[in-house]
Amino acid sequence: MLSLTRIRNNPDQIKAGLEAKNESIDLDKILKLDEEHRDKIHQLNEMRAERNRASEAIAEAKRAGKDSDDAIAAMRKVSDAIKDLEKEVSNLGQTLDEQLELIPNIPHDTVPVGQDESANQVIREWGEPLAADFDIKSHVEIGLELNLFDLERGSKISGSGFPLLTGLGAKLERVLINYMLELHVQKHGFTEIFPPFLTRAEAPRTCGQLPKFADDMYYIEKDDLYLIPTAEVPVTNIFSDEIMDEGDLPGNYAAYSACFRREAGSYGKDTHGLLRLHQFNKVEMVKFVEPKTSYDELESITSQAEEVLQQLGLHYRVVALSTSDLSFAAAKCYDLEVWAPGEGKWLEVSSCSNFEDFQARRGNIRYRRTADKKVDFVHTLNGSGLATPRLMVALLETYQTPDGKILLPQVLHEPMGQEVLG
RNA sequence: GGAGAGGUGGCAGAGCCUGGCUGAAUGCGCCGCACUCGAAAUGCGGUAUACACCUAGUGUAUCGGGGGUUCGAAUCCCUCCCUCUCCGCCA
Repeated sequence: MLSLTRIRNNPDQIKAGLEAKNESIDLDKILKLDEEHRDKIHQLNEMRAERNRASEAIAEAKRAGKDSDDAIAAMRKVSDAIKDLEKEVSNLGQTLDEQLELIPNIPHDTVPVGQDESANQVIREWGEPLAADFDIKSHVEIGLELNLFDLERGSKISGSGFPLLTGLGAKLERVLINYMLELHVQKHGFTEIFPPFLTRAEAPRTCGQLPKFADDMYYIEKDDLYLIPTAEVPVTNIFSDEIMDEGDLPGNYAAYSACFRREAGSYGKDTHGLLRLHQFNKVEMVKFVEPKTSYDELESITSQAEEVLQQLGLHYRVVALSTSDLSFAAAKCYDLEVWAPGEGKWLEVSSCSNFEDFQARRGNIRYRRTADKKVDFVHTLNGSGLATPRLMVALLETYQTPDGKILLPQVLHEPMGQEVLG
C-alpha cells in the first residue's frame, strides 16, 4: 500500500512508476476522491466540534442543576446531520481504500525500465554449463528411469501439478529442504520458523496477493482460510499490527513450507515434468529491516540464496527484473535462474525482493526508533532459498552420467547416505 | 461440538453496574532534570497514534470490528470476529 501523502505529494512520480510497470490506474480519479474525502472530513470535524462544545455545556448545566431542553433540541438536528455526513465520509473512505489496495508498489530508481522481460538485466553468471559428449536427458526421463517420482499416479490422486515423489526422489527432496534450512539457520543466522500453511485473508492481503490475485490462491470456503502460496505469507505476518523494537531489526527468519498455487491463467505453460506445479516445497527467507538498510539487505539476501546454488555446484545467473516484470508488491527484485541442461533453459528458482514499506503498511508492521522514540514502518524483504522442484530438475539434469545415473554433488553425499543414484 | 470468562495505551491493569472536563487512574518500561566522582536507589517533570487546518497552536477520531440508543458512549443495546478456561471428541 502506498501512503496517500506520497501519492498526493508526488503524483507525477507515481504515475511514471505505474506506467513503467504497465499498470493502467487512473490516479487522477483517486486524487479527486481523496480531495472530496478530506473536504467532507473537514466539514464533519467542524460539526463534531460544535456538538462536543454543546455537549459539554449541557453537562455543565446539568451539574449546576439547570435544565437545557432547548440546547438538547437544537443539538438533535446537528446530530442527525452529522450521522448523514458520517455515512458519506465512510463510504468515500471505503471506496478510496479499495482503490489504494489495487495500486502496486513503485519501482526503485535502480530498476531497469522496460516494456517486457527482454529489458531484464543479467547481473552476473556463476559456474559453467554442463559440457557433455552424450545425449543429455530431461529430468522427466531420468526421474522415471530411476523411480524418483511418479507423476501419473500423482495426477491420479490429486490431478496434474501434484507431484508424487517416491523412494530416493522423496528422500532427495527431504534432504534438500533440510540442507537449505540448515545453511540459512546455522551459517546465515536466520531464526527458524515452521509456519501454519493455512491463513486468514489478512495475511495474503498484507503481502499483496489479495485482493487482486484471489484466483491464484486455494481457498477453503467452509473455514474462510487460504492455503499459502509461499511461507512469505505467514512469516511476514508474524509481526502484523505490532510495534517491534529497533533492537529486533534486522529480523531474519527462514521457514520451510509447502506452497499451493492454482496457477490460474498459466495452463498449458511449462506443464512438462516438475517445471510448474500446484504444490511444491520451498525454503523462504524473510527480513524485517530498518528502511535505510533495505537495499543493502536486498544484496545480502540475494547472495544468501545464491550460496545454495554455489554449494550444489549449479550453473546459475542473477537477473534484475525490469519494471514491467516486477511483481505487484516489489520495488526491486532479483531472480535467480539455474541452468537446466536437459530442458536447455534457465529456470527461475528464487525471487529476492525488497518491498520497502509496501507490505509493512498493509500489515501495519512498525518499529520504534531508538534515537527519537518515534514509530515508523519497517521495510520487508524476502527471498526464496530455494524452491525445490526446479532445483531438483537442474540437479538431476546437471549431474547425470552417460550410463543414466546421478552423481550427487559432494555436499549431499553425507545427508543422502550415498554418492550415486541409480 | 457443549458451557463459561474476557478483549482498554509500549506492557500490565483500573474504569463499565450508577453514560457527561476519562485520551483514559495506577504500576512497569522509556526520556529529561535533580541528588552522585559515577551508578543504583530516591524525588520532580514528561511520555499514544492518525488525519486536518487559520501550524510556537488548535480541532477531530481512535478503549477488538461493525451497527444502534442518546444532546453526549470505553461505559447501555444488537451483531460479527478473536482469545482464554472447563467438558466432550480426536491425531
